[in-house]
Amino acid sequence: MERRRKVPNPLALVVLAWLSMQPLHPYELGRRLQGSGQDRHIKYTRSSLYMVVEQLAKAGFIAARETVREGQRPERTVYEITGSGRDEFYEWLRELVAQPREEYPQFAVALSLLSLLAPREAVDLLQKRHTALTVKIQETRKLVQEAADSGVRWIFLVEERYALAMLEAELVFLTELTGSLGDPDYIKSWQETFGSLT
Amino acid sequence: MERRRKVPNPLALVVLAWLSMQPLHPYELGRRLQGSGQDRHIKYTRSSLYMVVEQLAKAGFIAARETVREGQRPERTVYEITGSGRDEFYEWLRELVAQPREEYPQFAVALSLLSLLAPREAVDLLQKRHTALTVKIQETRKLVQEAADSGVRWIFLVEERYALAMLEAELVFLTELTGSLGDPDYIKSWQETFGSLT
DNA sequence: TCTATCATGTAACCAGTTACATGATTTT
DNA sequence: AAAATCATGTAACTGGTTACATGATAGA
Repeated sequence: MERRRKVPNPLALVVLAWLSMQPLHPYELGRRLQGSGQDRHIKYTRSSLYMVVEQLAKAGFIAARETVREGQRPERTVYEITGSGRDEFYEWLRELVAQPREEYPQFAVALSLLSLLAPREAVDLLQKRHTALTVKIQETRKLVQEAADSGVRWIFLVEERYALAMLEAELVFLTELTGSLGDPDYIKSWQETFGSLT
Repeated sequence: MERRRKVPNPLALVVLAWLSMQPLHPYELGRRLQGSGQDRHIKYTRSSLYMVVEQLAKAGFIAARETVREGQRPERTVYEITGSGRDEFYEWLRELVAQPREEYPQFAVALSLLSLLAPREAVDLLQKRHTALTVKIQETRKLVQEAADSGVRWIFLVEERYALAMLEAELVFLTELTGSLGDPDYIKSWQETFGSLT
C-alpha cells in the first residue's frame, strides 16, 4: 500500500527544490526555471505552475508567507517551504534517483506498430529520424560545451549528458534496426502478410 | 501552424491500429492490448480506453457499426475505422517514426537536482538504481528470449529491444556518473557549498 | 449455496491546458 | 502617443483517473 504522492507532477519537485533554498513568488519561480534551463526537462507552463503551487499549498508542503505589491503590478504571493515539504522533497528526490520509473516513450509505441509499414518506407522514415537525432545531438553537445566554457560546473550539466547518452544509444539502435529491415527474408514475409492490403 | 492531433493520446494510435485490421468492441480491444503486451508501452486502463474510443468516434476516425447483446451481459458496441481514421493512423505513425518527440523522463529531473544530495548519498542511491536496472534488463532479455523461442518474429519484439538498448545505455551512464561523484574535488566543493546545511 | 472473480460499463472528480484579462514598460 | 511587449494572474474547458455499479460465471 504505497501511499502515492499528494502532488505527483514533476514540476512540483523542482518548485520544492527552489523553495528549499529561499521563499519566492510564483512568477519569480517561473523565471528561474527558465533561466536555469530546467524547463527543458519538465513540462512547464505558467498556468500549470500556478496550479502546482496551489496544490502544494493545499497539501501543506508550502505556505504563503506574505503578499506584496510593487507599484501597480498585480499582487504577488511569496511562498516558503514547510517542514513536511522539505521531507517530501528529499524523499521524492531519493526515490526518483534510486528507482527507475516506468516511462512511456512514444517511439516505443511506434516501434510496436512498425510491422504495419512497408519495410522500404519504414527504412526511409527511420533514416529521417536518424538525421533529426544527429542534429539534436550536435545542439546538445554545443550547449554543454558552451555552458562548461562559461564556467558552469559539470554537476549542473549531468541531465544534459544523460540526454546525450540516450540519444546516442538510440542512434546505434536505429542503425541496427534499419539493417534488419533490409533483410530480404523480412521483406518477403512482409509482402506475403500485408502486401495485398496496400 | 501545425494542427495538433484531434486525439493525441497514444492509446488512440493503437486503437486505430487494431481497428484498421478488423472491427471490435472496446472490451475486446482491451483484451488484445493486454494479450499482445502492447500495454507495457502505453498508459492503459479500461476507463481511458472507453474515453479514447469516444473521442475517436467524435472526431470521425471510427464509427459505431452495431450494438450487440450476448445473453444478459451489458451491450457492446462494435466500432470500425473510417477512411479519415485510416489516414490519421498512417500519418501519425509515420510522424512518430520519423520525428523524435520531446520526452520528459523523470530521471532527468532528478539528475538536474542531484547537486542537492550529499555526494556520498547520491552514489549510494545511484547504485541502488544500477541494481534495479540490471534486474529489469534480465527480465526483458528473458521475455524477448522466450517469445522468440516460441515463434514470435523479431519484428514484433523491436520495441522490447529498443527498451533494452536504452536500459543498457543508462547503465553505462550510471557507472560514469558514480565515478565522477567520487572525485575528491567535487566532494570538497560540495561540502563548501552545501555542507553547512545538513 | 456462498463467495470470488469476470465481464462490461458509467459517473464523479481532479489535473492540466488554452484562452482571456489588464495594467506597466518599452519601442517607434 | 500609438503599438508592441512584458508582467502577472484568473477562468473556462477538456482530458484522464479513481471509484462505483451490476449481472454472470466459476470455484469451494
